[in-house]
Amino acid sequence: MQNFTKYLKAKANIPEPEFQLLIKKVALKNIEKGEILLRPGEVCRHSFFVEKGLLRSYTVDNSGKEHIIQFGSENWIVSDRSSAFFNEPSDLFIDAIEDTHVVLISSDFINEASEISSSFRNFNQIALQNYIRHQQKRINLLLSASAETRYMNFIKLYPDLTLRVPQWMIASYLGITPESLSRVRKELAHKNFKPN
Amino acid sequence: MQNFTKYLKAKANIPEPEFQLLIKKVALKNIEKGEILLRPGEVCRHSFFVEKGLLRSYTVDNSGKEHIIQFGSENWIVSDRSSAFFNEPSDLFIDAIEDTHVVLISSDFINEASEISSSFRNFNQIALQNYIRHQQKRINLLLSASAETRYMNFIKLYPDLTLRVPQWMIASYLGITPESLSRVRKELAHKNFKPN
DNA sequence: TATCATTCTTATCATACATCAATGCACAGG
DNA sequence: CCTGTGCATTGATGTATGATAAGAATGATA
Repeated sequence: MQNFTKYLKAKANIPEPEFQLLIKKVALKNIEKGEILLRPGEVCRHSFFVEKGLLRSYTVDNSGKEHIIQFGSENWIVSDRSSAFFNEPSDLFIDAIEDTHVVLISSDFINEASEISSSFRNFNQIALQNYIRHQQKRINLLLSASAETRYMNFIKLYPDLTLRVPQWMIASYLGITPESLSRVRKELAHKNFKPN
Repeated sequence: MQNFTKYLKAKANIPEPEFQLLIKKVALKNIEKGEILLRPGEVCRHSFFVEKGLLRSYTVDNSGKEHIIQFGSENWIVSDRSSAFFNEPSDLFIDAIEDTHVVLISSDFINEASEISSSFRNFNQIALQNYIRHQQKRINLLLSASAETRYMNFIKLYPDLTLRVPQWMIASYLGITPESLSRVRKELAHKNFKPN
């Protein structure tokens, strides 16, 4: 709960009494590694703020392959925003890569906080815009960049995740196979040892 | 201007007097085919509502290749949302595929409308969430689907654009070369003539 | 320590897509 | 009417990445 309150206080300037009321609306939950929090077909009723641990969201295509949409470690929110906002069935899985401690944020919480505090509204707005910017960059990379470039970009962006997440999941996030990622890494290692 | 006012009235329920004040804040502009509305490095000062015509936004990578981010025909808004919102330099081009008639929407307009009308705030919120959902789908397709699947998806989603936009631009939107798209189309034609 | 599962690597071959080059159109402007 | 320009198609060839299968390496559990 600590991280969440700190996070919320830093981002949205909500008067203390209202804050205390609001904070009662969220719940805590401990998730075991591998536990599934959301399945395709379900409506995403909560966003998950990660206090400690690591979550991921992903799709599974017809041939059974997983495609990772998002990782979320400490102080990140993992959710199917569209499903939660529009109250429509998700097509994502969300599960835990590590044992994880999350704060459950309901749509109610967001709505009430928005009513109470224009500062929260503002924060929420910024969060959405940030997310859009992030997605934009990812689309552009997928359109324009090679596997190698995308991997280097990933490392730069998420150095911590690069260590905590198994390689095959990084491959899935990048849109390539684990074998390909292995090759890319080999290449990069060579390049670094003999820079021309 | 007609489409825009109709659009705005349909989406956001703004009282008539305020509406008349607001509407004075937007400007009209005629764009010739090929004219550039935004360049990388510039801050995106306006969102462009397309009254009539067709715009596109795209990036150009190091090797000079274009990658189309978005098309916008009648009643669509084309913009670099991140650049406009955060007041930071864009890395997109926006230009006109056809002679186009646009409404210029400034950030001021959006801010004022948000202050005046909670209905407008709500509409804006929905628009953002729609955009996120759309981007999500695109990312998922780029991660998981073949060129053929992505093309079929494009046709289904934008049947009108499929006719108005040159093929090489569709290819660029899909993340493949024009040659590849041509081959995909040939394949599809065969399949349709001889369904097994 | 021995055992077992999971992950990562390596090797081979297969395939989707890119690249390069040539040709055929259509259409616009002289 | 010719000619240039842009776009779509086609073929030949190349390359990055996928598929499959088999080891290594790592790490958990007994």
